[in-house]
Amino acid sequence: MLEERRLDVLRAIVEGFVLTNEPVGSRAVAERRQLGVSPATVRNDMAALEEEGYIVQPHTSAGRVPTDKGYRLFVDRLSSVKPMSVAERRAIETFLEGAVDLDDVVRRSVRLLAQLTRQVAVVQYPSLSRSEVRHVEVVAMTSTRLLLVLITDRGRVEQRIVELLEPIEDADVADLRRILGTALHGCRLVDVPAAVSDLPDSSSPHLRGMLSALVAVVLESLVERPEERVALAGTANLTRSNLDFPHTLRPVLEALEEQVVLLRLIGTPGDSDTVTVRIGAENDVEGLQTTSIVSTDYGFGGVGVLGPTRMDYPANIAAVRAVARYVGELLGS
Amino acid sequence: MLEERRLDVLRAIVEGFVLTNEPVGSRAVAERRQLGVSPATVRNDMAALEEEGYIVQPHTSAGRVPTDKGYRLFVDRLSSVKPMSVAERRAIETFLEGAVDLDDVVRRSVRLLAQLTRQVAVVQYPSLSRSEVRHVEVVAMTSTRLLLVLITDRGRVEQRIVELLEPIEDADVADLRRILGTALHGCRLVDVPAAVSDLPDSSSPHLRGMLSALVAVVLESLVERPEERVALAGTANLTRSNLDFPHTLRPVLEALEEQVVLLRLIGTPGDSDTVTVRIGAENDVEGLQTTSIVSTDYGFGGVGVLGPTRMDYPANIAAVRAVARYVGELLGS
DNA sequence: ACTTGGCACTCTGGTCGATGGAGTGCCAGA
DNA sequence: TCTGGCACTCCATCGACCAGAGTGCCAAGT
Repeated sequence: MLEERRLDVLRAIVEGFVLTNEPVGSRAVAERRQLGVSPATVRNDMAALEEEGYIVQPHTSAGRVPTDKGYRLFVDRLSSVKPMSVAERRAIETFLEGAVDLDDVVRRSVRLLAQLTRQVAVVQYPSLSRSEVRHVEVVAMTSTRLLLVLITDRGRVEQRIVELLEPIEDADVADLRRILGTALHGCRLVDVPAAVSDLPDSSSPHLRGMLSALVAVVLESLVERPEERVALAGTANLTRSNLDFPHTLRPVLEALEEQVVLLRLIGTPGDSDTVTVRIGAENDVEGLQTTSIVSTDYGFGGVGVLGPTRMDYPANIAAVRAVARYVGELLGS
Repeated sequence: MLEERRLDVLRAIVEGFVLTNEPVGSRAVAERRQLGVSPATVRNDMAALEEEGYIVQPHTSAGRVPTDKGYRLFVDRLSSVKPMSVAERRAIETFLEGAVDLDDVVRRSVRLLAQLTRQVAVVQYPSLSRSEVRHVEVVAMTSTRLLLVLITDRGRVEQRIVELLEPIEDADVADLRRILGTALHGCRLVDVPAAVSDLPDSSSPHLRGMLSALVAVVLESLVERPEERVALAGTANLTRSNLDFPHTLRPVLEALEEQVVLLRLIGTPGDSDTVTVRIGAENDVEGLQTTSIVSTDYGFGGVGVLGPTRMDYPANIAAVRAVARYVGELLGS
């Protein structure tokens, strides 16, 4: 009963602050929600909420602002995901429909998500660990430099340059291509290391050196360096309200340039259908402690949006989930 | 004689303003350069320079600030390119040395350039029009969806998804691969359209439909849509001095997200060794009229930096040129 | 014909103080 | 347990004011 109303007050504060970007006072709360109580009553609740650390006042005699802890409670217990409008769903569909290839799907998704949420959007390029090798290509660029290309059944293409110690003949290139091709064709990427590790030993002596160089690169490119990349869009949204990032914009932009950081942010969830929300300081990344991240997994990588902690969580959660679902379908088929 | 000194005054104003980000007054000019004249004399010159539109004063009784026209004159006639230090050259070399593939070269270059200039850096992914087809691959992803991959001798890989109207057999996929392969192998990209245009007609009837779909995609991907992409780095540098972009940061970030816009900015020069400088309003792109762009061509695409018109042109020109040269060498070999 | 010192003028940016308003905390009463 | 009332605090705004920087112009010097 009384507990219930307190939460209502918190909800009103969060919603109000997200809307107006100004500390919200007791009167506003009392009027906004039809609680049927007076501002004075609300004030008592507010004092309690502040005591427990859910809200703070920027200065004495200002309204209240949610803390990270307050947002957390709001997200966990007080909000219901805003269903997307039919128009929005259609927009997503038609926007993603036109993609010409796999990378294009990703690029369109980020832009879409950024537009939808008016935040910064991040989408991971599909991770390739679950897919199979469809084709291996070895191309001589110069006599001592080979290009190794792996094509997977998901349409992903990986490429690496291999430097050789001594010049190579065209015929040998063809041999290498054949050997690697038969060894890897149809092989799942996770199984590749086992498939190639003893290739050099079982081949003709004069290819051995080059083959082991290639094998080393294959191993490195698939295992040690997963080469996970992300696409980014909507950074301009960070400047929407100068009040959110008075002088903290700098570190945020810096963090966004670190692919590795972004991967850690949206990469972890693992489970589709579960949307992860990281609020403010929950986020241990340097420079992103005034931001929140809403992310999930679309089956082959992460998707998410990043914005000020003062964001519309229900809407963003819905958008991220919807986009993830469509992208997952599109890539899974 | 007197003309000469006036230019000296302009030079001092530009250099001073770039350095301090504050309007520079007559005293500062007189002291900075050893002109051996008094502030009063400088004031006369300044009045003339203002009359001619090279400088303005933000408010009556403030110092002077260069106009776009002033910067233009400075760049054209008053500055000499700052040679890069040995340490910097070494840094460039070692930084680019470690690249593992072609895309990596590009990604490293942008970051390097952004760091070197402390501006926003843009590097175009190598354009493929001059290279030859090394290999064509056709992979069936589902029974009605094919992935077409073109590998060029420069190590560039292009991929496209092709939707078919009816299901296709594995054997037919192999046929398609063979047909396209023989037709395109060794073909220069510019000549590809001619090589493929009449393939469908000269092949067995039941492949015709699919083949023409593939051909259409090949043509589209190579001709109509050059798929020129760019890499971007250093956006955080835009926030370095909040004074440069008080409330204009927004449109700049927005413009930077438009690949097409960026391409137009750094793509045009065409000539290596010629560094193009676009200053402020010379730049017709919406939102970038308070920025300057220094760009050149590295042989297979554009390189450039973007920053406030108040930038260190000599240093940036040197950096862009140096990076372009190294990247050009690296990719040309 | 230039250059220079002097001088009056203008504009900005910062500081100070007063004021109004919003919002709170607390208390006493319903 | 809720409510109205009241005193209090703090912020934001405004006007006034002042110091400083820089200019434009003029008259004198070279």
